[in-house]
Amino acid sequence: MTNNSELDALFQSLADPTRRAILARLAHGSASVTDLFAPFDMALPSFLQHLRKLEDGGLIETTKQGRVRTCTLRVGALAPARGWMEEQRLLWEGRHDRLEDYLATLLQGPDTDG
Amino acid sequence: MTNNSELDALFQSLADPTRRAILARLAHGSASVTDLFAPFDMALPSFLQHLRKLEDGGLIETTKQGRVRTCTLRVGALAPARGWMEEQRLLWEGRHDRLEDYLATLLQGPDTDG
DNA sequence: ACTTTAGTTAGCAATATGACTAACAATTCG
DNA sequence: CGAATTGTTAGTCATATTGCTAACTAAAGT
Repeated sequence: MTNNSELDALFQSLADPTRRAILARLAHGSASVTDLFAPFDMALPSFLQHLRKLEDGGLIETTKQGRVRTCTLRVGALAPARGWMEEQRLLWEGRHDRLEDYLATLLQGPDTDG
Repeated sequence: MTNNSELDALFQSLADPTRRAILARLAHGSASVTDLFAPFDMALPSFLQHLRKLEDGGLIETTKQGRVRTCTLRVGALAPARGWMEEQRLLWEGRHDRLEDYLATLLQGPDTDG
């Protein structure tokens, strides 16, 4: 079976606007927790949970120096998710002709009114 | 912030192995609920919840004819997720200039490509 | 009509998620 | 030292997720 729990964690990490925003911001460069946190309207511990989730999912790395923890993107982390999506895209688009064929058969059914 | 709840739902839909497997299977062609359900080791109502989630998230379409409900992929549904990931990849790799170019090709849709 | 097939609905339970406050380090600055 | 800064941990709460069973509807088959 394709029981790829890495993809579970990856997509789960991306399924939250706070975490996507963190990633987008980190794309412009590493940043401390406080800097990252600044634009968000939530309590710091809540924010830290998101950071931890990103770290657990391998999307970011963090290192602490003194009191400051610096967060950095792991550049290759999205690759498996992108790979899955690309795989699907190729399959989906490969069957596009059949889809149109199927939709044509649907029109012949009795459910023509909504 | 970019509070894009469409991406929330999309990534959430993909964050489950059952749902990814359904999508992968549907990529090979439309199928009835019973056919789709066959390889899974769970109760049918549990499975139906996944199907409903995929439908609510716009990833599949279903139509019922007689007692049989047929499920079909919505081919363009993954595009926003793919777009976000590609956007991030370009940012992460520091190629901000190519972003606009890529986004332009997205707008043309996959079926305009030869 | 009765049965089988195909799917649906309702309701329950365990766990995960995402938020909060309060209290606690640990480091740095005056 | 004492105080501010930076982050962490613990504990709580509401809701969402994901699974189940049992009972049900609707269409076909015999």
